[in-house]
Amino acid sequence: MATAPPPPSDTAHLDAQELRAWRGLLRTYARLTKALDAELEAAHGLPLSSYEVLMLIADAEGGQMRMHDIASSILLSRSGLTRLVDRLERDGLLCRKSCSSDARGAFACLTPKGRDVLDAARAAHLAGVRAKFLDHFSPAEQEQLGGFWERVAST
Amino acid sequence: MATAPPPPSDTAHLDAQELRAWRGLLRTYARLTKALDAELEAAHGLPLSSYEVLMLIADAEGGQMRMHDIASSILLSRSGLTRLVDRLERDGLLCRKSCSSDARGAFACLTPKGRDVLDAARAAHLAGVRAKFLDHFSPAEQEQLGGFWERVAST
DNA sequence: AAGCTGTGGTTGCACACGCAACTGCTCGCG
DNA sequence: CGCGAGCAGTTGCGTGTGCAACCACAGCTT
Repeated sequence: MATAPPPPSDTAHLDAQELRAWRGLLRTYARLTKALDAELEAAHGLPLSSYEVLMLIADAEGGQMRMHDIASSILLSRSGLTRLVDRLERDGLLCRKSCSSDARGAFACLTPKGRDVLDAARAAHLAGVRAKFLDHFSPAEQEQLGGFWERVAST
Repeated sequence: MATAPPPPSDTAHLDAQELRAWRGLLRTYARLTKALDAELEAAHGLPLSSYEVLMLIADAEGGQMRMHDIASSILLSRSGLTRLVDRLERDGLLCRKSCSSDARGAFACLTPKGRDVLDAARAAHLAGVRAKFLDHFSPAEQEQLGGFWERVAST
């Protein structure tokens, strides 16, 4: 049984400007990720989620990263990441390494092939991100957007 | 890390401000939709995608809408929408109606129960959207965000 | 040292989604 | 009139993901 929470009751609708700000986010995200994912997949056979993982690891210290840290960085469940890393390992793009200081842990680190694939994909993908998103904003606006996200994230 | 004047044509990396603007979007979207979906699901047993469909139909002329139009509005594949509507119909929240002017088409329209559930969910959900997102912005900033999305969508 | 609680990672299962193939219908064109 | 092209919607199949249960280990507490 749904118990109605005590709402500020006469706010049953978003006004036009709220709607634009909110639904715009939803649509923009959906459109951009679909387009970029398709682009990446077509050009390098690499889904966006795999790309994110490879790039995260490549930019990490020592070219390796703990599973848990990867998962929380890209907001993926641990099981989801396990499977994703399974696929990347099967494709020879990265490999698991056990952690000497904590036997529970596992590192994921890039193989040479993984680094090659990533390097090939990175330029094209970043160009896509710029063309489809960043180029629509001035440097000042980009800075402002960054501040917006930080504000939202802070709660 | 001082941002030297790197030519925006450095294709291999995003600079710090580009990164903040871009990854902020990804993370914000992921965090927000997960939180709002969980909230909605817990309070009214309604996933976010179902809510979107119900609301779209409720706000449409005559309380009904063609399948194709729904799908394109929420950027879902047609097959995905078929299954989603299957679930909603099974749960008694909406029903299919054949289209008299085009025998290929089908309308989805709310049942009384669907409208009740939606009305109950709407206030709580909108409050969540405001609390988690909109309230972080002044009216002027909301307006600006709306303009941003429009700019990105225009390509 | 033994036990207990919490954490890192993997597995079983269910589910939502996309793609491609299919059905049934509409519409235009010869 | 009939035929072919194309669209609306559904179905079969494969896949990516989350949740919950599980195992192995770390770090306390006693």
